[in-house]
Amino acid sequence: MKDMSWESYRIFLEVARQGGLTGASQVSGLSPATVGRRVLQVEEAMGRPLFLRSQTGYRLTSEGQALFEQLQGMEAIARGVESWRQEGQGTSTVRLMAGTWVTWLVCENFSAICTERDPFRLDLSISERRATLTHREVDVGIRAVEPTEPSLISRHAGEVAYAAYRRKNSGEALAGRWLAVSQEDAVSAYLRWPHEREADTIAVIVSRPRSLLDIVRAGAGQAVLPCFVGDLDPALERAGEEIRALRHHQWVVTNSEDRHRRDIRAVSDRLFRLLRSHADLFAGKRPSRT
Amino acid sequence: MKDMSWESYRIFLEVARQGGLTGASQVSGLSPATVGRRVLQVEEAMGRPLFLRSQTGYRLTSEGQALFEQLQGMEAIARGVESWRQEGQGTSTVRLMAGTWVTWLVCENFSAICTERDPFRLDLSISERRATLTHREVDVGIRAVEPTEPSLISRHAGEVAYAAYRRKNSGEALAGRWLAVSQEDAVSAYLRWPHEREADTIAVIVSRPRSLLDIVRAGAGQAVLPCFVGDLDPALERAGEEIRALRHHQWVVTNSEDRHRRDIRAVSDRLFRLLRSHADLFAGKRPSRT
DNA sequence: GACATGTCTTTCATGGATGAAAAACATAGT
DNA sequence: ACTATGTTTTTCATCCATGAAAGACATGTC
Repeated sequence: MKDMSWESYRIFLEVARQGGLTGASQVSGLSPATVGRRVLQVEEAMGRPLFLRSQTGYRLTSEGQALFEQLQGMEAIARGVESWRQEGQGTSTVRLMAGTWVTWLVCENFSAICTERDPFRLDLSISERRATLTHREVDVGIRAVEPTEPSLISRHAGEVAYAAYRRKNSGEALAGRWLAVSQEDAVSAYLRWPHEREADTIAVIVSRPRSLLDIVRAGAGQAVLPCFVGDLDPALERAGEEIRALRHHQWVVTNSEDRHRRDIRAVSDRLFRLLRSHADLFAGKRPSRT
Repeated sequence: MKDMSWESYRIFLEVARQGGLTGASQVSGLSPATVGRRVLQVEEAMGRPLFLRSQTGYRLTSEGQALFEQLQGMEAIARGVESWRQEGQGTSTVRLMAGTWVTWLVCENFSAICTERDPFRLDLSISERRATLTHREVDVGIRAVEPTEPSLISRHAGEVAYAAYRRKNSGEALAGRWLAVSQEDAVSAYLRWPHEREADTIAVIVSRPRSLLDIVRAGAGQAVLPCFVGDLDPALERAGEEIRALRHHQWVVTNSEDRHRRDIRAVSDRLFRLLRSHADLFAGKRPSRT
C-alpha cells in the first residue's frame, strides 16, 4: 500500500486537538469537507477507528489517542524547524505560557521581560492547564508542580500564597457573598476552593478568573486571589488569613532542547528574576504598597 | 506567511538522501518536475538556499544539512507510526542491516533468524556504511565500533579476524595476484588493505565485496576475507597468517525506543546467538569444516 | 413541541497541482 | 570532436483534490 501523506498527519492532529472538523478547518484554512476526507484517509490507512464521530464533534478513540501522542513528536520537530527558519531571518518568537495572574504580572512589568531593543517577538498565552513544553507548544512556562520529564529544565521560583479579598472598608457586609468562576472553568485549586468550602454562599459566577479581580474591586463580594494580586491592589484588603491549604510552589520551565537559544534563555532568565524579586509578595508577606 | 506543507518536508528529505530529483522521483512516485517544484517551495519558505544545483544532481548546502538533520527526526517518528500501523494488522516488519558477509551468514542460516511461523517480515539490507539506527532507518544492525549514542543498546558479539585466501592447492603461483574492490567502494578497513599494502600487484578489481569470494574460488588470485567466510569454504585455504591489524570487535545494536517490540527482540536475540555460536570461526580459530 | 443552532456529510463544478514530453545542459567515454 | 547518457528545467494539457452549498442530523432553547 502507498503510504500516508504527512500532510494528513498534520490535519489529523488538528482535528484531534480541536475536537472536530469545524475547528480544524478554521485553524488549517481548509474546508470541513476536505478535513473530513483527510481524516478518513488516515483512518483507512491505519486500519482502525481513530475517532468517535457524533453530530457534536470528533472524539479520539484509545487507538486514536495512541496515534495522537506519536504524531505530536512530529509536530514538535516541525515547530523546531519553524523557529530555525525564523532564526535565519533574524526574527524569532518566544512563546510564554502562564496562568491568569502571572500573565497579569508580566503585563504590568512588561519592560522587564521584553523591550523594543530585543530582536524577538513574544507570544503570551494564558492557560490554566499544564503547558506541554515537551512538544514545544510553548518555550517557557510556569508550573505549580515540579516537572518530572527529563527533557525539561526547571528553576524554583518560590511559593505562592492565597487569601480571600474584599473591597477596603466594606466591613463584614460581604462576608456571605462569595465570588467564583463557573465550576467547569475551575481547574486550579484556588478556583475550586469556593465551590468546595462555600458553595452555599456563592453570589456571583464569572467565566474568567481575571474578572474576579474586577468584581471584587467593584465591591460585589469576596473572592480568593493570590496574595501578590490582592496585596498589590490598594483598593482591596484581606477578608481573612492566608488559606494555607492552597499554598504551592512554582517553577519556571523550559525545554532542554532549546536551552541554547539566546532569546528563550533571555526570557526565561528575566521571568525568573521578576518572580524572585516579588518573592515576598508571592509568599503573602504583605509588604507596604508601592 | 502560510506555513510549509509537511509533505514537502518529506520530499525534501528524499531529494537530500537520493542526491537529486530523479532518484527522489523514483522512490516517491512523483515526477521529477513536481519534486523540483516542491523543493523550490521549501527553499523559498526557509528563505535560504538549501541545495547546490548542478546538471549532475543536488547537493546539500550547510544550511540544507541543518534542515536535513532536523527533519530526519520527523521521518523517524513517521517510521514509528508505520510500524504501529503494521502491528495493528498483525503483520510487522523487522529491518536488519549488516555488512556483506554477516548478511551472507544470515542467509546461510536463515532459519535460525526467521521461520515461516514467525509473524513478522524481515527486510535484509546490505550496506558497508554505518546504519543510522538513531533515526530508525533500521531496527537491528551490526556495528564494528561500540555505539556511543545513548539511544542505542548494544551487545558485544565477539571479534572478527581477517586473512588472505586463495584456491586450495593453487600453490604460490597466485602470490602476486591480488583481488580487490574498486577504491571508491573500499569503505571498510579490510577492503582498503590491498590498496594500501599491495597496490602494485592488484590484478582484478570488482565492484562488490561479494564478488571477491567468487573470483577467489575461480582461482583468479588471492583476496582478503573474513576468516569465518574463508575458513568455512572447503575450496579455499589461507594464503598467510591472520592479518592482526584488521581484527575488530562487533556489536549487535538496536534502538532502545523499540526495545519493547517482541519481533525486534526476537531477531536481535537470534542474531546474537548465531554470531556467538560462530564465535570461534569469527575469531579465526579454524575449526574443522561442517 | 417547534425552532434555532451547530455539527458532520454529500454533491458537484472548478482550478491548481501534477505528469508527459521536450528542451537544455553537463559529463563521460570513444 | 562527437556521441551517448543522465541530469535538471520548461511547457502545456489533464485530472484529481478542493471548496461552496445544500442536506442530514443531533442538541439545546423557548
